Amino acid sequence: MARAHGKNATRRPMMTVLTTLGRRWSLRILWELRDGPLSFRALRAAADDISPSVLNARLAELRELDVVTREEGGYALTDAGRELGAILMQLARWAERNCGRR
Amino acid sequence: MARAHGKNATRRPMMTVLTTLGRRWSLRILWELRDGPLSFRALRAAADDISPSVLNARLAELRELDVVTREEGGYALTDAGRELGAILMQLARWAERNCGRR
DNA sequence: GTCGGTGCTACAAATTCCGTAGCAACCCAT
DNA sequence: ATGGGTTGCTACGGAATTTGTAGCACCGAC
Repeated sequence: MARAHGKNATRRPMMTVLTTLGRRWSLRILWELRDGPLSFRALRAAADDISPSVLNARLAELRELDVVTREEGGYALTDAGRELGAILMQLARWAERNCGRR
Repeated sequence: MARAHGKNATRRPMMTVLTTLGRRWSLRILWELRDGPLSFRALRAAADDISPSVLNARLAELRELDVVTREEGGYALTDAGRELGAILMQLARWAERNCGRR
């Protein structure tokens, strides 16, 4: 990906996060891990059978960001990852509120 | 995009949201609108000079989701969009906390 | 008129993603 | 120790998306 996000990357942390979480499947993967660890294959199944190559790439990025770890029992959220999960939970509530009646 | 998100998308607000917000640049675009309306070109400039075709596509999706409107002065967040912005704000704080020291 | 701004489209090239197949390693039972 | 069942993960060709650049049509000011 080479150039990250140009000049705006100077105010770095948010840009980094938006870049990696902004990639396809990243949010979904975090979301599917909300209830505990999942094996590679289970995660794949949960996330609409994403292709393994992409899943592996995303997991690498999320581990790089330190929100996911690989432990016994599969892939799981780190402490930071669980905080992120809480934010996603709010997103879910927002979704219910705004897209529910449609 | 054709198949959206298979079985999980059927009756799931969160899946809809994760699908459209999960696309490249969606989050970033919302983020850049946090301080008020921006014109198409200003938005483009703010978001690392994203290509106009993609920006236009994302704006269409975000308007479809009803988080962005086009009004006098450019593109702006709707009420729902501002709620989403608040969630992004928490993400930003999370980013500062976790990626700041790195 | 022309100059500068706007929103936006066209389109080829580059990148990314998908889908399938399949491998190596591990267990557990036979 | 052989077979069958997992597991995580890679390879790779084709499909889809994104990028970059160019440029159009429109508007108001001069």
